[in-house]
Amino acid sequence: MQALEPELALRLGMSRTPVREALIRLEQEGFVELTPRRGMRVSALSPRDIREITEVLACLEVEAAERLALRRCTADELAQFDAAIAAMDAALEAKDPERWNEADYRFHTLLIESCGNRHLVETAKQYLEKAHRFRALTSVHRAPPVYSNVNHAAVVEAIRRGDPQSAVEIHRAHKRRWLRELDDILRHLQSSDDQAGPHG
Amino acid sequence: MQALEPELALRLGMSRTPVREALIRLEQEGFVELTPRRGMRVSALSPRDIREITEVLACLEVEAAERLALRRCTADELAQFDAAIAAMDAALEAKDPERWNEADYRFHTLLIESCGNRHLVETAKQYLEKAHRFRALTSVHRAPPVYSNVNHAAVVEAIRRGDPQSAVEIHRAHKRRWLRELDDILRHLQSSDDQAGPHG
DNA sequence: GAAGCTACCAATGTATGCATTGATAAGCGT
DNA sequence: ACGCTTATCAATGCATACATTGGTAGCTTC
Repeated sequence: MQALEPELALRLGMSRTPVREALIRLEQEGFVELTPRRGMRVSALSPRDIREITEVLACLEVEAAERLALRRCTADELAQFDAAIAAMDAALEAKDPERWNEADYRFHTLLIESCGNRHLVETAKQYLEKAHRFRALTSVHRAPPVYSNVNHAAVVEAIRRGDPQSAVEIHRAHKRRWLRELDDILRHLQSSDDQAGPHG
Repeated sequence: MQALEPELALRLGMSRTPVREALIRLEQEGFVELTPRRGMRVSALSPRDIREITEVLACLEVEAAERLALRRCTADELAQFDAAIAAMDAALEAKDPERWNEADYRFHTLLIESCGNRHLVETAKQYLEKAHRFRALTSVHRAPPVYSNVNHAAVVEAIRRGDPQSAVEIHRAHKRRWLRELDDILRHLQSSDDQAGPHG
């Protein structure tokens, strides 16, 4: 999927200038790649990219969880976490991966956004956004994510009782397991559509 | 320090368009703030920003250190680390904070860049860049950073013998200590120039 | 004298035009 | 026929021009 500046401007019914500015922003955020005379394309996420993004996000989320547990969050926040987890449970029961993904996304957004470090929030949200782009891809190849649900619940439990140590440990272990699973999935995808190239 | 688009374009001897594009990039990277009709200013780093940036950077660097220790880096890389630390030691001996900062920056850049996760590299380098903007500020108020040197050396040692556990522990402990010290410095700065506002 | 309204103006956002550049392809030489 | 050279042309980067918007200052009124 390739596109050129003038072409895109035409399609959007605006001049090149605002298109160009938008593309600069998108490039900075890592969503498109601009190659001077070869046009632009939405960044293809190679298996390596997926791995790397997941890793960074994991690291930031663990930090967020720790900070959350340290600062004893409000009852309202905790209720929101509980709600997200309940939604995940329901979706799992109903075997509805669509809804599960949505609830999972909400959970992670909550975790990130309530950590209190605005810079961490901004960065982590960008990574979450990117991670979300291949969630759908992986969810198909994935066993029902029962572990995710119980782990998320356990993390919230640790946060609730203000136990950063446990929050970090649980979330980190969970992410490690997920990374291993991800590697399996990626290997699988890679061998099944070898010359198909990276996934955008 | 305020500036307007046309003014800046005039000063740089170019038209508004490229200036504008550059500003968009800088805004995305968080180096300037654009407020529609009030002009632009280089982002003021409040004490809170400094704290937050340091925290995120710490978290990313710990991850980098772990990955480095896991992957057994080359002799050449290790030599570069050693060189940077030697430079830090020399600068400390010579009581030359300028050179110490430079060597410290080199060390952290090395640590980040050789971690093997390109996304982590990009993100961490942006934070390091920002952190560097207030290094000079803090170094004046800071005791001679002997701990930094021995800690950095210890981290490299752990990396050399492929011991991720220790690398993480050491770096994390060091960062924790540094964050405490930073808080003291920030409190001090805040009380000493109260109405001066944030530091850009 | 102060508060609200209006008119003006400058900065922004967008559009268009021009120069440069490099990619493609046609022509030439071997 | 294959490779190299060169010419063309379109995309990019920059400059300029225009429309819109919001801020400010001056005026009016209470």
